[in-house]
Amino acid sequence: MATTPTRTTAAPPRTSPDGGRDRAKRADAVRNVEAILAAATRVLAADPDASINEIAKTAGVGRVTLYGHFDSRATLVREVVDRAIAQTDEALAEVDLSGDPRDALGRLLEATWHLTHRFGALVVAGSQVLPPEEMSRAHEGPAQRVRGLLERGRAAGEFRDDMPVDWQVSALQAILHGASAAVHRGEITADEAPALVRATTLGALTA
Amino acid sequence: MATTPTRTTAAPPRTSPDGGRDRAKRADAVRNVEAILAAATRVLAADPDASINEIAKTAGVGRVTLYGHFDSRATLVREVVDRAIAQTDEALAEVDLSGDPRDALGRLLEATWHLTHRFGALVVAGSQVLPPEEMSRAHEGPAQRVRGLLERGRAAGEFRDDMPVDWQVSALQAILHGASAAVHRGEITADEAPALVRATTLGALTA
DNA sequence: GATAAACTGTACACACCTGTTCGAGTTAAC
DNA sequence: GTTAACTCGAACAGGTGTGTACAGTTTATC
Repeated sequence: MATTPTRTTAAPPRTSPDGGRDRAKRADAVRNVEAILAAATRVLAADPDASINEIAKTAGVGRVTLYGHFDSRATLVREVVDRAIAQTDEALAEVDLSGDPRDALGRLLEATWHLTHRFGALVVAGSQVLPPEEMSRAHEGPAQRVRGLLERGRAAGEFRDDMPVDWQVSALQAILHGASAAVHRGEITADEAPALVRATTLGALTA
Repeated sequence: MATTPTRTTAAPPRTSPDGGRDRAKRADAVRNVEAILAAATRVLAADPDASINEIAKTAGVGRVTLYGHFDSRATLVREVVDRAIAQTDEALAEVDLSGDPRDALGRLLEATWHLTHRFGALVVAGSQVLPPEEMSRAHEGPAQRVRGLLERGRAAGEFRDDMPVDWQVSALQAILHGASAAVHRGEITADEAPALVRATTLGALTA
């Protein structure tokens, strides 16, 4: 075997900014944690009342193993929600909000749609376990982005301004969730959803 | 004693087209059944996972008494949902759908809003207990009414017809539920909701 | 290949919800 | 005022979910 040259760069991640473990986590442990989080995200997005047992089984892991990585159900849910928030922020940060407000909103809706559809009922699971203000904080980031764009569009005379901005944000989110539900019901396909969401939302925001 | 003249007309309601009880229900029993149904409607509309205990307590009745009137949780939920459906059908049947489609839709939305806001998450409680087709049947009636009106408006060139009617119905319902949620969140008041719903929905349906 | 970390299934304690039974107390109806 | 219907609380059985403890086995790591 080639004596593994320069393995220093590939050193196992310390990954402990606070805990200060002197031993790196084992590879399979990391893999399992990842599988659990992924499974929890998928399962909870479909059924916010799913049990730990279902999540563990979906992740291909024993229930006890799951508890080895997460103190409680609440801890797991919090972790999943935090990840979803981070993923959401990251995806939305990449959206170009400049230029024509209507076009910008179309791009923002396209990105938001995918997130809404993927995370589905996860927000429900979160609000059942986490304190309310923690959940509102989760929605605040994306909402702020939308609100900013709407305000710019209203000032430019592109969007109607005869109703509260906050309501317009709520209506927009409602349409997104409605579309996700419609897809799950088989009423429309996931492919055509973005266009329908965009057309409907733009109509609702235009005088 | 005055030999109880002509009591035939004021006879206690037989109320048994099928069961065939030979004895009329006692007054307090009727009162309690009513209180339970009302409490269940209110509680389940707010929290579809509410326990029988909560419902009984809200109704001011012992848990055992509740089970004396309803075989199981499922029976109670079914009864509540059936009542809501009947109430909905009745209220919507009174709406005048003739004349200008936009005006007619405004009237229909006004009526639907109150029902949506009152019954809230009751549909969730129903779909957890009742077979899916029974739930879809519940939504089908009102949806049919909306769809008919939309189709008439599309034919008249008043509503945009570049998207499926079913999607428009879904979007309309989504906006209604979104408004209800916004009221519960304190974002808007119940008073201003109808106007916002009407303006937003009409905008969404207009090219 | 030795070691320690991690995984597994089983089993237990605890809590909550559902549905039922029982006996005793209330109350509407005749 | 008698009777039967109704209500009540307590208590039980069965089910499910959560979280913990234990002992044996696998497996990554050195």
